[in-house]
Amino acid sequence: MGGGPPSAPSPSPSPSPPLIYIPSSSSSSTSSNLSLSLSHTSTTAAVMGRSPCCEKAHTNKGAWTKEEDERLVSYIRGHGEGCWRSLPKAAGLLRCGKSCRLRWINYLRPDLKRGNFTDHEDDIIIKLHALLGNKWSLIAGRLPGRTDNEIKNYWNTHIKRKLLSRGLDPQTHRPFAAVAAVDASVTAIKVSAAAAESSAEVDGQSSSGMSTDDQLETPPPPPPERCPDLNLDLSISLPSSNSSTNCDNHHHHHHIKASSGSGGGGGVAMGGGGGVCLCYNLGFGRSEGCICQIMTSNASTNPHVINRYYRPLEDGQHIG
DNA sequence: AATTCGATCAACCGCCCAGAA
DNA sequence: CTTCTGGGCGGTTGATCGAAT
Repeated sequence: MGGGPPSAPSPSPSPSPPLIYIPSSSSSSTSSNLSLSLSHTSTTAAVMGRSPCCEKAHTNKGAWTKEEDERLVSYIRGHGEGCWRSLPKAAGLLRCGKSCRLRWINYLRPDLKRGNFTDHEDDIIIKLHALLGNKWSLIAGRLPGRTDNEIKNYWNTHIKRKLLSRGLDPQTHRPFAAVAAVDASVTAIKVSAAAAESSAEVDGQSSSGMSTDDQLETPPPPPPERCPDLNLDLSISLPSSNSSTNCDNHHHHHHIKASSGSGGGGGVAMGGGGGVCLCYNLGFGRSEGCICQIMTSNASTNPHVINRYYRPLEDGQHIG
């Protein structure tokens, strides 16, 4: 990138909140002579050096113009979300469908909350991240009006530093001292294991069964911070559940599928089929009754329900 | 006043998954 | 079962802005 002219047709260069304009609901944009700006075409992608995902030629890139926003909002108001690939053409937009989706979800959706994150939201994000890792869409599902992109940016710009200033590793949510101690012990173990292995080779013996790592009594890393006071119902509210969409909602059933390697760990329970029930980590006690296993048996008939608190194991992942 | 630098965030990309054919 | 297609996600980039020098 870099070479592109600063041609972002920002509707207002004011430093005020990024949401500079929201087309009024009455603007059904009937003007038929909208000339969409092509001035910023291929500024970013050309330099990013990657091939575009969809219809490459004659599509706008870069910042959205007010006219484009109005067209998109107007079209979605009339036809609903979804079918993004065909939407640009139908709406008269020279944009990739993905771009339209992103623009709508992250910026134009009427139910978006704008403004600074509250301390409570901070708290939720941190705790959910400890549990789920970089599953921004999942985290966003717990914060009405916030988008995954927004949370992701907020994490990278604010919360990371916040945790660092507290001496916590943003990925593991553990104190750096503890992380360093674990790393040091792991290193020491590997060194001694290698030494043991080489001596075993000299003796013509091979260790049986357990790996050397298993044989050595590795101090297990401390369990990730659990939040006994936090009862996070991870049912994922459909982002636009209040605004009905035509072919969109069915996708969210797979959001809880695999957490990144960071967070999770202690306090999980096995469900059927080699997955992990998240109920415990989410603060559900026994009295509340984990029904994941029951649901597992019904997964084929109701996949939306089963995936509320249940995620399958990743390859090579074990229940610790 | 001009320049530099860090922070912020909108937008893009490739990859992945689910469902359909 | 395989292939194709559409949609969504997480990671990354770069333009922009404000503060500092």
